[in-house]
Amino acid sequence: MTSIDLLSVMANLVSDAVRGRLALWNREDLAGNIALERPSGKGHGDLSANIALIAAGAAGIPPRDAAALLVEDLRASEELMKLCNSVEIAGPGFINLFLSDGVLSDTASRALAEGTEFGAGVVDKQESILLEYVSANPTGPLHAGHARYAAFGDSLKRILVYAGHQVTTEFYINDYGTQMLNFGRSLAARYAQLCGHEVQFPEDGYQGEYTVHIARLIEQQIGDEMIGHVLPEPDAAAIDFFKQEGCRLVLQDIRAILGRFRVNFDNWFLESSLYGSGAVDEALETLEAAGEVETREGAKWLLTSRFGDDKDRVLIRSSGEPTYFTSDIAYHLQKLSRGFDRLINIWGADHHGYVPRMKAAFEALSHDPQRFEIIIGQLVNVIEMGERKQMSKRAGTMVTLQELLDSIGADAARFFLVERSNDSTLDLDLEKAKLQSEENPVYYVQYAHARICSILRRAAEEGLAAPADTTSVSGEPLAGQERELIMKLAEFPRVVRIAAETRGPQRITTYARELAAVFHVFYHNCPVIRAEPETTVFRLGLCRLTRNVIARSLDLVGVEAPQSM
RNA sequence: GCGCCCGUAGCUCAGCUGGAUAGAGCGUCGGCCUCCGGAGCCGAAGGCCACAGGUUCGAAUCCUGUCGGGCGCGCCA
Repeated sequence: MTSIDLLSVMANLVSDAVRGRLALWNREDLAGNIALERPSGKGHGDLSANIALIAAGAAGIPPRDAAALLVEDLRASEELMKLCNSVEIAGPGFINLFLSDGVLSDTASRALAEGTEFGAGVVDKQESILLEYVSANPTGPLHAGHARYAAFGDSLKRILVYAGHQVTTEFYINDYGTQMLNFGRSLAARYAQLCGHEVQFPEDGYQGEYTVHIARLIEQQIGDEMIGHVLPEPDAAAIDFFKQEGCRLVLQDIRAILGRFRVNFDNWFLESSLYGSGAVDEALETLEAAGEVETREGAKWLLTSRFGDDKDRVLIRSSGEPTYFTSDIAYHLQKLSRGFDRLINIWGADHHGYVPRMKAAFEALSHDPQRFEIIIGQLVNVIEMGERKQMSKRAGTMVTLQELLDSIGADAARFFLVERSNDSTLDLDLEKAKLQSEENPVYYVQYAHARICSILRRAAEEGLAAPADTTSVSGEPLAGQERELIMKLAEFPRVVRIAAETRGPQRITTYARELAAVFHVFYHNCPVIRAEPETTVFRLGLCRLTRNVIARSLDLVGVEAPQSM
């Protein structure tokens, strides 16, 4: 069942009414594509159509003349005119619709009847999607950069699911390769230090204080049992041991902290498992069979430049070791084999140069690169003492997700991070964030929700029941603030659809703020409990509906909707 | 040098599959609690939407170029 969507209903009626005229002008194609918008200024009605402006060229007449003809068609449509008080031409040729009170209260009534599912299932075509995000080296705690992608990815998942897609989320754990060996060496060095030995710290090692903490946990388990393997230089067994233990402890921590951030993954996928299962070798064979691999200078190259990449890329080093690229191809082949319609990856901007080669690999294997979508999230910088620093685990300069949660909490952190478009870089000053958290817009929205809950509680105490599935009409004309509120509520299905289509969770936060604002205005102008009995019932219905939509909006970005605060 | 992203109010940012007078929060100034939650509401000030061309009825939005900032350009991941 699809959700009641006033904007689509009206667009369809307009479309039917003008189709014949558009056909005369040889622009029947426009009929399927009528865009009704909320006009900006006052006095322009409730909905506005720009169809005359677009079609005027084809009609060979001035836009306002085209509008006049189209308005005749609209006025001839009984079905449409039942819902409109009037249809007018304004400005350069806009056609403005003034909706009747009846269609507005009816829309509210139907939306309310849908309960908490209003706006759900709005996509045209349902897809099964694998959404991979955060995906980090398990070499340290998650920082604010990961927090951004976590908040974005989890919100996107919620939105896509609500919009009607089937979504599986996955965290890819890069537990293989040189960075992990580096991590193992760093821990071995910390361990030796904890055991009272002076050792040289690896040159590119992980400097952060957290490595001491992890080494201490390991030391508490095993005492100085490993010290023989660590001095004077850690041997292979020691590096492997510390790598494994470190990975285990870090992942434990990552899972816990993501849980606190309300981010839960369906799957955790170990890169190392691709080696164990032979998937990496298979991927290489598949690429070779496709005839896209060449051996040069002792290494095997994938000829990605044939598919738009800047240059060819190494699959197998001259040492015989596969590169990260090869295992990543294996991973994505594995994803495809699980039968998803679409793969979506969220990557940090520092990996964007990697996009063309992965797309090229898809094409080399004759897979449609359209099915493989990569969303780039711009970076997060830490501001300390007015100085910008980049998040770096190796240098140890970072604000961790844990610090973020401890200082401002999950609600403010998620709202703060998701509000910004993923295309913009984000500066994070923790001290400022603490201050800002008190004025965080999330509270503005939550406050509206709590306020409505309070009204509904009060109404119940006074024996006034909010209607559960209908909004009865008082017979009085709707107040301006009621119309504004209903129109804003009616936008919700479209907002969900656009947020899903454009992969833009910030559409939801923006909408939630707008809705809260419209509600606050309604509240200050339209008494609910102290109104005439019939009006009270109607407004209680609007309150319930608004509460449902605010709660759902907040849920779509993983923020709680408190009953009181 | 080449590629990707960004440049909108004093600050932080929405809006960018083209629409009418460009929005919000914070900050500044001035109002509103005998009345359903003042974490709220109302009002004021504040903008050549980086710049220059182009596309068209119409451009913050699309195209080209310039300037400024971020990121990337490994047989690292």
